[in-house]
Amino acid sequence: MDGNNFYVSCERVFNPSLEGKPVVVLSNNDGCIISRSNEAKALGLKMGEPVFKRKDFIAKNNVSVFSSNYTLYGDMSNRMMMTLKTFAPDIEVYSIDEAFLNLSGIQVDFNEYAHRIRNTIFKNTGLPVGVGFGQTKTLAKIANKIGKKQNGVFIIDTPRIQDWALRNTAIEEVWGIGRQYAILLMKNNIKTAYDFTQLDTQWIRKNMTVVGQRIKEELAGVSCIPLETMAPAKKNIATTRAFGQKISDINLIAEAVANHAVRCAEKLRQQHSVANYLNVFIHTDPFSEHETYVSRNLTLTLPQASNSNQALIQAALQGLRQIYQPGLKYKKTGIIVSGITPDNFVQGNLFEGSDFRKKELTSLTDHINQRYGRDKLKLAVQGSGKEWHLKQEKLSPRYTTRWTELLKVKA
DNA sequence: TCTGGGGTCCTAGGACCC
DNA sequence: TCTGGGGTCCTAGGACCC
Repeated sequence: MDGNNFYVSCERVFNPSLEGKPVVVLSNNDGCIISRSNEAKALGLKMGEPVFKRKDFIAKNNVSVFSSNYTLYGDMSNRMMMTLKTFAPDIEVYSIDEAFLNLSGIQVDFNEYAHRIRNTIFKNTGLPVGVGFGQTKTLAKIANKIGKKQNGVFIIDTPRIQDWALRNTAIEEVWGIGRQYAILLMKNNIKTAYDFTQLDTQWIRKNMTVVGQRIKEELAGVSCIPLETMAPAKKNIATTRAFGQKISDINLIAEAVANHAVRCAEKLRQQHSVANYLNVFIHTDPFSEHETYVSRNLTLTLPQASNSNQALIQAALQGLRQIYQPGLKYKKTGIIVSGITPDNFVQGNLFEGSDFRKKELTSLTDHINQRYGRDKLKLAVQGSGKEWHLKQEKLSPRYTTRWTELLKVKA
């Protein structure tokens, strides 16, 4: 199952006047186009296109533009997945708008069931989705894609249909075939998914590693990519943002860095992990034509594996001070934590005390912030964020998660 | 004549996904 | 003026061990 033009569809649920019209949603900082309605696609607006390049075109064609509202999309996604979970015992939530359902052993009319899934999700959330059935994840993705061009549903349930589907799927449409592999395959006259299944396995292995070999098997109906019903703990966690405007002042950058460190710490606590390493990076505008691009980063080993706000901030700022060069106009900074292990088994440090007091403090502030809103309680170094925070000029309300932003209806 | 055999760990780089 | 933010996996090569 996957959502149609997911972010745009989320906006439309609360703003039905957008139906049938060109709509786009932008990336953070209102930079690039990352979700498009069918009408916007038909106008020729491209995925990932910088929006400033098409500003006049967008105005002339009355395209509605939205900043990305991840609070809203995340909540709508949860609602969608909750409905979906009533349709199969095993489900893998693969991304914000995609999930795999395991229906093996379930005796149903697949076509009827697929439509029932679509209709129920639409009724419960207002979101349009597509459903595809296949013997493997890769085949299900292909079925889903074909379904989008029809009535939202496609079932691959016989060898004849499978053969037809593979012959009618361009090689670059196949899950796991990206730009580089597509170029390589085109050079070798492989144009469709079907052509790929006819390739010599040794050639695939040599040129595309075992990953390519799995794709071949999956296309033939042999499952090689298992369903992951439990999301494994993340091995890296990052929080990175471009600034709304370029910044030189280290104190302002430090505010951003401190906030990113806190977000990373929160993400670690959410999955009950601690990190051993912290990487902090900073760079100038990579697109600037008159300034040379400067990018620096540093990885620090934490004195003790941690997920506390203070410990991560301390390391992050220490790193920042080492890589910061005065006089440059910076555009982006970020934190990446790694060396992640479960938080119930932290190796002690002979030279550091235990950080149980930090733990107490953190769990208290987490509780308060959960109840009264993010960053209600924070460290002074996190600052106000006015100078560096995101550009979000077209942000819609958080309709489903804030009382103050509820949809108002005039009767 | 002509220098063993079997391992692990780490990292960088390249590919991919949403 | 102006270009996002997350992630994963695989492989080769180098360093090391006994």
